[in-house]
Amino acid sequence: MKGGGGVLTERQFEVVFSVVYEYIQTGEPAGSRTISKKYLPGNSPATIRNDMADLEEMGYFYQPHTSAGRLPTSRAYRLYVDSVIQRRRPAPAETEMWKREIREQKQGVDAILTYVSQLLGKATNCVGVAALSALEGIELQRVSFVRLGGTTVMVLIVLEGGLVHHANIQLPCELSQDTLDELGRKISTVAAGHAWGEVRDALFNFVFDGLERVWDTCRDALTQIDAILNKRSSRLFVGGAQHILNLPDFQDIGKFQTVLSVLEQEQALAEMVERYSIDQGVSVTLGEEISEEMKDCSLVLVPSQGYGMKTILGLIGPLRMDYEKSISILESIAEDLDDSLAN
Amino acid sequence: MKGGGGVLTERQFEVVFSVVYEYIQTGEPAGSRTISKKYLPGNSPATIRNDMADLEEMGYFYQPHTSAGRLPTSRAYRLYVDSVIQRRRPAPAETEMWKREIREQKQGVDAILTYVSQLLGKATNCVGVAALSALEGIELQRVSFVRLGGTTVMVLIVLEGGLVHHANIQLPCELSQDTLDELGRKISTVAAGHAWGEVRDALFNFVFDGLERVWDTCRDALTQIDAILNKRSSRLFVGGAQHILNLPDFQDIGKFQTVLSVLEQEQALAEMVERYSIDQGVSVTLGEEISEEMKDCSLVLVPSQGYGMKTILGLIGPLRMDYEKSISILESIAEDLDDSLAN
DNA sequence: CATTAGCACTCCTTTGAGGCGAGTGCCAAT
DNA sequence: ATTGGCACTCGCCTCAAAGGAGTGCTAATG
Repeated sequence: MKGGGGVLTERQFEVVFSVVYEYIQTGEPAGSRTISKKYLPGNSPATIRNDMADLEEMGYFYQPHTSAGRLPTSRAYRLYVDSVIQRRRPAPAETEMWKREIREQKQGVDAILTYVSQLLGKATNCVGVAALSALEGIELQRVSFVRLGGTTVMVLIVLEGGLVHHANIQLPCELSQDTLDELGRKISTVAAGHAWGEVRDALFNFVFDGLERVWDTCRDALTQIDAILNKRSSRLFVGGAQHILNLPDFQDIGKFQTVLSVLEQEQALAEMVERYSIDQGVSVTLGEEISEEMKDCSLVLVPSQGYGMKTILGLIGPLRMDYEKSISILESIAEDLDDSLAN
Repeated sequence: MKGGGGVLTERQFEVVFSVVYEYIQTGEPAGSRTISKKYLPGNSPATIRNDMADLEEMGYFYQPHTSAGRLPTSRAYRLYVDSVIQRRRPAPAETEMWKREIREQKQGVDAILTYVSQLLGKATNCVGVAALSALEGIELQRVSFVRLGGTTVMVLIVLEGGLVHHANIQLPCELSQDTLDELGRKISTVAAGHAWGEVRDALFNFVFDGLERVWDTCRDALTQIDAILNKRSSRLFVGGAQHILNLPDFQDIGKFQTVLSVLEQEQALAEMVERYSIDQGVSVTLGEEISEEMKDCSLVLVPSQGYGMKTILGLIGPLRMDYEKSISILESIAEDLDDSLAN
């Protein structure tokens, strides 16, 4: 065999690629005859068979039973996906329609992201995910405090795009609502129109006129706001889960149930999305690379930072996903989202 | 045949009840022999058969094929459920544990209701639903406004229990952030500690010192807040959807897919919950009584108004639900929720 | 007249054998 | 190194037969 030591010959690569492609298209194990006829007509089935046997030994394929065709292993998927990612992809035909539909969502970032996650699901037959992360990079509009009783205070943070974030904090000493209002007003005056990251230091050094007496408490409040805004991936939108039931891969109830239970763990899901996304461009994470639970799924993510907001869009679908199509849809919708957020 | 004109004899009722019960327990069509032996040992299978034939004619049963047992129609379910609702139900054994677990959720009403909906799902193998409605009855803590630009203003309403509600409104004329702050402060002063319903009229007649110049605009803001708080069922929590896949009834992917698509329509679902719940006590709505889409499901709801908040807890499950168990679990958890909200 | 035992009949479900076909592995020829 | 040929494997489909649960009907019974 050629290409020992893990390096594949040109033809071997073509065989792997074709088998994965064929399997993605048909859902059936691919045989040597089919590959020869459809993808490598210059080579006879016997030649392909020999390569396939070698490639199986190298861990790219496996057979569900002796007399069946080959199925790709995750190693084969990895090779395929890496190759697909590098190619140029045509933009999907529906781009214009999506752009228009996304633009029509006017009721704030929440609504847009909910809509986008559902749209992703519908368009790809996968589960759509939209995560909003790194809140500290988004422009602030307003910070205010509501006294809930004792030293418990609710912090309300309004961010650019109508995004509202709230959390309860404990202050070291009790402040009146008037004092809290004053503090909120002063913070807002300094911070409005800037990202938290930009004004954090300034605020910590800021002398709040009239609040010197409670300086420590104010600092404490700022520290806690800092913690809230630094918490990553704080908003997650999931949509279109019903569509993956259209796929033959999830006819098996057990598999789908696993996915569903993952989807309900918002926190864990958010961390997963955060962990596997890369700074720029599409990332694909396959089955076992994610976790035992997700072994039948793959996770396609693309980050985008339009308009000061760092969002991550993603798909959760079967390993046997049409990566080419899914990735181009995902990229296209990510772009539409950026456009939409920018107005 | 006895009991013509739609009135059932005692025994006929028993037969209907037993068939439904047996079907709920086993998931199999019930035959005359089984019913005779297990539920009506004083009567021979032949007698039961005669009754069954009559009852089938009356629309209580149908047969999947000639030589199979009987299955209940929705008419039979209705009879069964109405009878079950009236009986006394034993409290489930896990009550204490649930109460403790619900109490441990400290992070506000949102978190409690999310948790409760998931708990409901897990405990009953149905989809758990928790709706928070009639916000106008909940005590207000704070109202404030954030200027988003032009005449667009965000209203932030903080309710008792750390519930935050926000919406964007359009005002007839532009106000500065300072003016908006002043308005928010004045409204809050009047309204804090009261339900909107109590102070609505007072607020409309209130003269906002220093804001006379923008009196009309203030009134408009109040009107819009009124609309926001009157919108029914404004928060909905759904949880535990994965559990209904444990049930044999949802092994059919198509059925589950329908349910899932209903669950993703938050608005429609909220209206459904609102419409079918009754003022007091458990209500059960069956399949076709709800909608064509939900023909294989039943909806069990129980309202509770502890602590000024009107909540509705519910289950969405198969028609072949163990109503006795589900209802007692639902009632028990509703009670635990009330307790938990009251502290 | 309601109830019951007996019995023929229906129809679904399971089981097993046989044939088909897709696909492989290996060998010998090119 | 590549290819054609060939025997072999194994899942899947079909078909017929057997099995069984349940019914409807009829005639007997208290």
